[in-house]
Order: sequence, then C-alpha cells, then structure tokens
Amino acid sequence: MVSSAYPVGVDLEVELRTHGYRVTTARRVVWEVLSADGDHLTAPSITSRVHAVDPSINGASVYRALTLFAELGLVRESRYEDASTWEPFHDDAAIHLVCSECGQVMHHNTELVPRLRRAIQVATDFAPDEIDVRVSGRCGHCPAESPA
Amino acid sequence: MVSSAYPVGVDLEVELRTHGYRVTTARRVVWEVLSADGDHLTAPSITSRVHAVDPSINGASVYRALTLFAELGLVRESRYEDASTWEPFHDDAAIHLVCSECGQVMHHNTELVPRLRRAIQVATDFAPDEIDVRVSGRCGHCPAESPA
DNA sequence: CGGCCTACTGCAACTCGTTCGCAATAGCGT
DNA sequence: ACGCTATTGCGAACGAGTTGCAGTAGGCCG
Repeated sequence: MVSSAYPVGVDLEVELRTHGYRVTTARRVVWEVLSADGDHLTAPSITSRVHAVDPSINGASVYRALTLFAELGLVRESRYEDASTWEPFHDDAAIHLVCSECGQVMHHNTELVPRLRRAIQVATDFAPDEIDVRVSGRCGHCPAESPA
Repeated sequence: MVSSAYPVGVDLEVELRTHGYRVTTARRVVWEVLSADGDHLTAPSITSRVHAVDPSINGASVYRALTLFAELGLVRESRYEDASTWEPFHDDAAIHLVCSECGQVMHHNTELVPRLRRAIQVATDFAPDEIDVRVSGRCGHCPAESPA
C-alpha cells in the first residue's frame, strides 16, 4: 500500500517515441528516479536524486521532463501543504492518506469515491471531472504522539 | 452555496484579545476583506484588496495576519493548482467543487464524508484527522466548453 | 556508417510568492 | 498620560519554478 506502485508496463521510450518526442538521458534518468523512489516526491528532491545519478543534468530539464510526463499522462502533480509533489498517474478512486508524523503518503481504494461522484451529479448542477481526496492523520507505523 | 459563509458570530476583537493578541488596523482590515469578499482568495489578491482600503498596510503584515488567523482556527489555507488560497474554517464534511472554467470554488455538504472517515478507520490502520475532498469539473454557470 | 536537421539541454538571468531581521510605531494595561 | 513590548513597515533575502538563447546530441535519411 505504501509501495511505489509505478505502472510497471509503461515503457518510457515507447511512450515518448509514439508521441514524437526524443528519448534523452535527462528524461530517462528522471523516469528512473520516479520509478525507483516512487510516490510523492517534490521537484527539488527529484532533482537531487537525479543529480546523484548524473550531476550534469540541469534542474530546469527535470522540470521540463516532469511537465512533459504530466502531459503524456504518466505522472500527476499535486500540491500539498507547502510543496508540490509528483506521483504516478492512478485512477482517482484511490484516495490519499497523508501521515502528519512521517509525511508518508499512502493510497487507499474505496467504492465511496465513485459513489461520491454520483451523489454530486444528482444533488448539484456541477459536472465532476477529477476527484481528489486527501486525508491527514497518523499512519499505523507512527506511534501516537505524546499529547501537547 | 457560492456565498461567503463567514462565521457571522466570530468577533475578531474578542478572538484576538482572549488569546492575548493585540487588535491592530492591519488585522482588522484583513479580516474585513475576508468577511466581505469571501472564499478562496489568494494571498496576493487579499493583499490588493487590503491596499484598496488602506495602502499603508504592508504585504508582509497581510501574510502575518493570515498566519495568525490560521493558528486561531479562523481561516484555513489550502493549496490548489498553482496558488494557495484562504477560506473561512468550516467543518470538513463540506467538499470543494472547483470549476475549471471560471475558477469558482463551491462547497457541498455530503453525508459521504463522515462515512468515508468510518470506512478508513475500519479498513486501514490509518487514524484519519482532516478530510479534504476536491472535485474539479464544470459548474452550472459555465457553458459546456467547445470540444478540443 | 556518416552527416544533417532540429528537438532538447545547460546555463544563467529572471519572476514572483512568501519570509525574515530590524528599527520605528502603536496597542493597551496601569 | 506613560511605558512596555507586540506588531508593523521596510527592504533585503529566499526558493521554487520559468524562460531565452546558444550549443549539443537524438535519430532519420541517404
């Protein structure tokens, strides 16, 4: 549940080529980092991991790669507390459980999300597109905080 | 539903005094703006509205006021697409409907949120605190977009 | 296999929201 | 009214993200 569930089947090279983009070192390394280190990394942290692999890759290229991947629907950007993070694209029945202790972000699938969508359609004149559910709290691995 | 449902009963002066804070012009004007212009304003737009009332109030003070109000639980900050917005504190059974056309943010109350909370408690070892539901889509006032 | 075209990259300068340190100012208790 | 100090205004600093440009390197075609 905590694991980085990157779409295993997604072949970056194919994805790029079929859309007429070139397969470059920068793009490959950024993708490697995303695949290896998984979910909800901030752009700066992705950049530093990329630098660990190949210091010659510029920060700007990391941003450009992320933006491109997002356009291709390979990743999704989401803004949390004070940082913007990147995660593999997943269908939005998965909700986000964000641990306030360790910062870990988990996914959880629930049938209530599609139901929520239907409820909105019925009860309002709003036409829902994406649904993003974020739950803050404490995950199972973090001990109960000593009360303030 | 779109209206700025500011907690009518909240008296800023009382709130500040009972917590040992001073009642200052800057804080009062920021609060005025929030009360008058309602929901989901960005800090910069709050700042410019504040300036319209009293140009001598510095931007930094607006940020400091907002931060303080947040600590007092009077407002809540939430990060959307690319901006951070401020809204009156409301209980989290209210979900956010964000129109991708006009940017309008509406609230909608649904019984599914508390149910979602219970579902999480039952199905996972995660202890939920706040639940924030954001739905992107098109509101009733915006015509259907011409298809791409 | 080699050369050309141009999509990409690295760089560095820039924007813009937000924060911070400090001296001056203004709440407010007495 | 007086004085203590919380709060402000100011300006500088910061950090994420973006952009223009000249050089580089994918990859197609001969």
